[in-house]
Amino acid sequence: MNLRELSEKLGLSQTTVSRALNGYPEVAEETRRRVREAAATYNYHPNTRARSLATGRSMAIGHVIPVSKKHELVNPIFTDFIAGAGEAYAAAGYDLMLTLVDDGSEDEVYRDLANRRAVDGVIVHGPRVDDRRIALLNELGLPFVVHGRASSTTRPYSWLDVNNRRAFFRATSFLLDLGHRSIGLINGLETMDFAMRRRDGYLRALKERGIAASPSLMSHGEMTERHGYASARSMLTSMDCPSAFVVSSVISAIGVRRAIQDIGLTVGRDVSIVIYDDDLSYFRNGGDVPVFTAVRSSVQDAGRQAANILLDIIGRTDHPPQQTLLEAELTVGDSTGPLLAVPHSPKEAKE
Amino acid sequence: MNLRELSEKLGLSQTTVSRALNGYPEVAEETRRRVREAAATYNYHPNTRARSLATGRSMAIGHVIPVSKKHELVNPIFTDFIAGAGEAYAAAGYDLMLTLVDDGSEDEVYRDLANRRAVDGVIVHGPRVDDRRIALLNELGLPFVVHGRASSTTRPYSWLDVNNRRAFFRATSFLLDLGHRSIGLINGLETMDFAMRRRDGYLRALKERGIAASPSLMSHGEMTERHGYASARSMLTSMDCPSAFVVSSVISAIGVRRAIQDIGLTVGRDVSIVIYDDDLSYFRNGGDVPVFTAVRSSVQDAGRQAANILLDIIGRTDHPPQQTLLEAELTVGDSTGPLLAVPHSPKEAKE
DNA sequence: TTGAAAGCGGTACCAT
DNA sequence: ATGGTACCGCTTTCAA
Repeated sequence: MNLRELSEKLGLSQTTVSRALNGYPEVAEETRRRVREAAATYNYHPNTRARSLATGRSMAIGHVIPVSKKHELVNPIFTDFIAGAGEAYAAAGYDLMLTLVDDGSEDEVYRDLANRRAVDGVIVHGPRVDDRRIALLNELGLPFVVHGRASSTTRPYSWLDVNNRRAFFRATSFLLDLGHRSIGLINGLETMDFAMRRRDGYLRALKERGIAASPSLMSHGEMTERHGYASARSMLTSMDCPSAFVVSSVISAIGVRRAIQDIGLTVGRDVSIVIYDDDLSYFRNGGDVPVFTAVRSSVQDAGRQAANILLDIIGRTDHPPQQTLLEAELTVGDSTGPLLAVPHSPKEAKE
Repeated sequence: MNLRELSEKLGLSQTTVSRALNGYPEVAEETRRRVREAAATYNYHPNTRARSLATGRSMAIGHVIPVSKKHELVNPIFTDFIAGAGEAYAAAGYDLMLTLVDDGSEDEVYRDLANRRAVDGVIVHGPRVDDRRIALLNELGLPFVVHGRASSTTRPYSWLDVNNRRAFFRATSFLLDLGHRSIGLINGLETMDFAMRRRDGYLRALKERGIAASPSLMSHGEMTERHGYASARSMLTSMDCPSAFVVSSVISAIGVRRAIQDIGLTVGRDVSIVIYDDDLSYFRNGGDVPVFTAVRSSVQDAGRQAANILLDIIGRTDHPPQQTLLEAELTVGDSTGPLLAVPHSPKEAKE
């Protein structure tokens, strides 16, 4: 059933039927009622393609996820973010178009999306410190919102990010408050913007207390269990053996815990851990990971917010860039207690 | 730049330009060369919407992911599956349209997708034992491939599934071979088709050895750390305390390990664990989870396969249902050794 | 080998 | 308040 057929059934013009269905005010209420009824009866649904060809808007938003073949797999955090965003799109009548692309050939994908008029806007995921995509999208004139930030970019653009620097500053300060003086940082890939900010926060906290940062106590890599294990083990067996760790992601933290145990130490007695993760929900454990964690309320929520910002930008004629900074919360998990203990032998006395 | 503009630049008709670009044989080679060149120069890309309106094919595939709000979050396995599928679509010039939907209102989404002609086909994720979606899609005439199976369906349909029954039969048999007689099953949600099959495999292995299954040794629920912990703990403190576990998903297994440790037992000495998971990659640990695992090569690969089956079905005029059963592999992780030990005190003597 | 023109299924301007 | 009609950008007969 298409518009023409429906209008013929009703003895009305396509114009009137279209107006009635799309809520135009000039249609008589009685007519609108009849049209709506008939549309329901005949199960009429406007063809998205035809509509978007006529309006010039594609009614779809693109999400481009970078997947680095060389490294490990897709970051599960995207899933929840997209779930939240998808909800916002559905509510606004937009479709969500997903593209997974190799780290290298991202430009092409954005260009293609823009050229084909396949989407009305995009969400940029996983920005690197030095990310060309933002300049490209500006050049292409394709509305976008970045999930995260790209520090190198000078012109203002829209983004939504968690305050990584502050979260790691607080996490590190927390351990310093407990008397720790040698704190290892297990971080994400150095090229990622968020990892850079996290390290900044860690370094600032150390500096504030006049503690020199040791390069051997900072590790960057994919946030995997393996990386957590290898990094922690190497630090624990090095000379400036840390009494505590600040860890990016619960997954890495599992490796860290394993390393600590392997060495014969006990988490919470000999070594303390503070984990930061954007969200624990993808870990599907309902929040009772037995460690101290800094979590933002929900990545799904962030996705929803980012989507609404983008829809807002698309809707307006002028595109004022919108920046949203989400604060991380420092929360204690259910079985956290013992893990917060001071180390058995602090390297330095408290001041 | 659109087709009309390009054809004007070239002094040719839209028809010829279109034909040249789409590889029709009747175009002179010289003309085709000129057209291709001009298209590249002016960066011409056909508008997807217009093309699909004209052809009747939307050149997009839908993936509908069920997300149960009441329960926990999105299963990360979907991400990898979709990554693989996305690759196949990209190669074939198709877009991937993602819809996340509440467990309840799935019918509506499929109906909508079909009515709007938004996609040429769909992949069905997370089938339940008694799933209405397959009947619905048949009724709608929308081509589809199911990732998994729905046991209640009688008419043949296309699916791609891992041999869950066999994997659990083998995992359980493996423990039985080691002398275990009381084996706990930590499974997924009972409503899910895959969980039912896994239980079947477990039960069959027990039956084959003449061992009676105990309901208290079977637990069904969301595959979370919490569920693994709670189930294992309750079994370990019950009367028929198991000496081994067969666990669905690495995430649950983490909970199981924690429960074992909490009780003061040692994994690999007092209690053995065999984990099954479709893929360990989403756990991002490079395969060295320190447990015995049954893994299929790659969920990404499965996604790619399913996508190609669907594209094949869409391409043909007749739609012969295709069924693909992937065998699970039983693989030993890097640091697996000690975990395979027999229990310190088998409940029953070996026969 | 090339071109004119009629769709595809809507929207939106201009009349009435 | 309703209808006629010219697009939107591409594909695909049918003619030449």
